[in-house]
Amino acid sequence: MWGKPVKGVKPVNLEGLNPEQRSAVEHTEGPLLVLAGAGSGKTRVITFRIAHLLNLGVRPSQILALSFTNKAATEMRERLVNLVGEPAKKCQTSTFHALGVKFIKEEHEAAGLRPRFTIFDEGDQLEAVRHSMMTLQIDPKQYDPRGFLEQITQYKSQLIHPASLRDARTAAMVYEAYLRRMRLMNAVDFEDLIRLPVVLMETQREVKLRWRHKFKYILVDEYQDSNGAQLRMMKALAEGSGNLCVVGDDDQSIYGWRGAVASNILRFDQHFPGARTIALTQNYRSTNYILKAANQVIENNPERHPKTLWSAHGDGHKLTYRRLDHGEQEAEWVIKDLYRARHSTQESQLSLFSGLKWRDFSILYRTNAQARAFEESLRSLNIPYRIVGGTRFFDRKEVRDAIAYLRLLCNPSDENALRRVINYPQRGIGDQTLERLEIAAQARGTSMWALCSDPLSVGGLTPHGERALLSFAQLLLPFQERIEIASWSEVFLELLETIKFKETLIKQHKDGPQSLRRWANVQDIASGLQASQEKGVDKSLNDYLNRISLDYKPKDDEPKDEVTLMSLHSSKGLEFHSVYIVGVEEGWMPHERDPGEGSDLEEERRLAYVGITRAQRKLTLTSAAKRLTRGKLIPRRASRFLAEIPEELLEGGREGEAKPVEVERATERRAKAFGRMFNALGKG
DNA sequence: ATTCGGAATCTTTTT
DNA sequence: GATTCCGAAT
Repeated sequence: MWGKPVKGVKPVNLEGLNPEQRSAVEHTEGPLLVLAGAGSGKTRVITFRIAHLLNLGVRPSQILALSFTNKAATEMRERLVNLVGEPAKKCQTSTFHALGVKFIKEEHEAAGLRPRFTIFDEGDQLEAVRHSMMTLQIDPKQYDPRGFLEQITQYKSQLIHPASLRDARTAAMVYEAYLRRMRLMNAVDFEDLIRLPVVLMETQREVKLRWRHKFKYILVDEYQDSNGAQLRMMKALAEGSGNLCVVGDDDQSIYGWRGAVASNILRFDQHFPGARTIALTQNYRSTNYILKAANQVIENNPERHPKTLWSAHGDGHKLTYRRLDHGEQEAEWVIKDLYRARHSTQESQLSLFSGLKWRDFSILYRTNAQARAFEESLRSLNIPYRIVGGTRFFDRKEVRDAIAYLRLLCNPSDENALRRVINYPQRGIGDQTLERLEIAAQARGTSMWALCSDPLSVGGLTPHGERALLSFAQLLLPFQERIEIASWSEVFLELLETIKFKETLIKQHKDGPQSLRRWANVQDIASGLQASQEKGVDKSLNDYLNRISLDYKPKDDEPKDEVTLMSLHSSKGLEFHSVYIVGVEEGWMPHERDPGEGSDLEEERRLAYVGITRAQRKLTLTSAAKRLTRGKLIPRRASRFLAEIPEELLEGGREGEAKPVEVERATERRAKAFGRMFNALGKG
């Protein structure tokens, strides 16, 4: 039944796995659900399972491992290569969205798209919604475009078509107009990356036949984060073999707001009949005080698959809760505590905290804006740190502007890009000219870009406008021809030079250092382009643009010794020796969008659970009694989740008046140990 | 058409 | 507190 191991694959030893992990690895045929509690060796199971399959002779190209974030996909691939060697690189390890891009690229004809399509991010989507509302004469002040976009996103991620919307007539109209506009611009959004593959596989026979047998074994990580469309994508892809293995934890489902549906994991055996379920509850990450706190908190959620994490690591340190008077003091206290913990460990090898590096510490918060205060405190103590997430590199204005030029060169139908650059730097093309241009383009069924080279036919333009449009077209046309055949970065820099991009940047920001910083960002794009082309990562400029819309890291930096700051959401899947969860206050945990307006309490609790379970040895929670919000001093109450942690797990109790005791303890221990050593030496 | 200054709004979390 | 938006002046 099985062939020989794939050539070059190292044999794997399954002895080190616990019985549950092992049976998950050895279950190869038919649907399998692995309910993997936090820290239970989830990634280990996935990588060992793939390694096992390769050892059974399954060809790497027939294995598909899907995850939701690039970070997770990369880590999976690295660990796999570590485990079995080079052949593992031929396995498809990818995010859902990256697979979607690949699919749509290969099936662009069936999807009704031209090959060089553009991926729209949220900002572009919002533009498209605004424009759709405009054509429908819906006042954006009366109806918030963001509201429509939110709805459209939900519909798309559950594969609901506008035609089937009976109530919500206005939303359906905007949705329809939005779809038309996206098509016109040869653009897709994030949801389309999942939706289109599903629609194509479900409606077009040839497409289905092409993809159904491509992958014999499919594995999905963080399954609890999947939405309706993703479920149907998995169904369609696994239809041929039926070998779908999903790994997830319903207690860590924190993306409901993005359309993730808990029923995917709770009703897996209904979606995939005959499925086997294996639960992993032994935690290899944390000590038991931390796990008890996590268990107690999550216990308050009524709808869950009941399970209790346990660990063989002993009780460990109690949790510390500290309530500070003011938000600024919170930041200061946390950083000082962190500093002490790090340095007390340097001096003594006897402490529980021996040999800690900066990278062993992490500060987690609910909203990215909270990072700032901690950043300042870290800077003042010269502690190296790294902020994950937040404002993304490719969201910066100057970067978007520069990228928009590239987008327009690749996809002339990308009207968002056109509008962004046509008058930046200023060329005297204002709203009037633009409006005429649009009307003419609509009437003739052509793109605004195409008409720029023939402004006479637009009609109703001022001579000045006509000249401006023509010179804009003449400016870009030569670059459009050259960019695919020459060096991307060279052509790009030359283009920026021609349009005096840098000068414009400097003129806008009188303050020198900031405009230089911005220009450096733009130069980073150039080096990114060059690196991509040299290494052959992307076959075309459009591939590069599509890739960076999904994976926004400007460059992959080697791991440094830095404290990590990030949102609770981005912390999922990670672990740190010592974790600080800050701002543990009502309004943030649980988060309230508008005061008084409730939030999804259970999801918020799961988020707290995710945060708690990141800690391996030490967990510290902090809150402030008042803090400066939007320039006003606001009183704050401690989070209700804090009350769900039993008092005996908290060092010094719930009042939070505890001193940072571990420092004193370490000192005491050290003194005693030295005393013993001294005595022993004296006697000997 | 562009520029400048005051006002409004923002902040959830991410591919 | 900071960014973006909007309207009036040039």
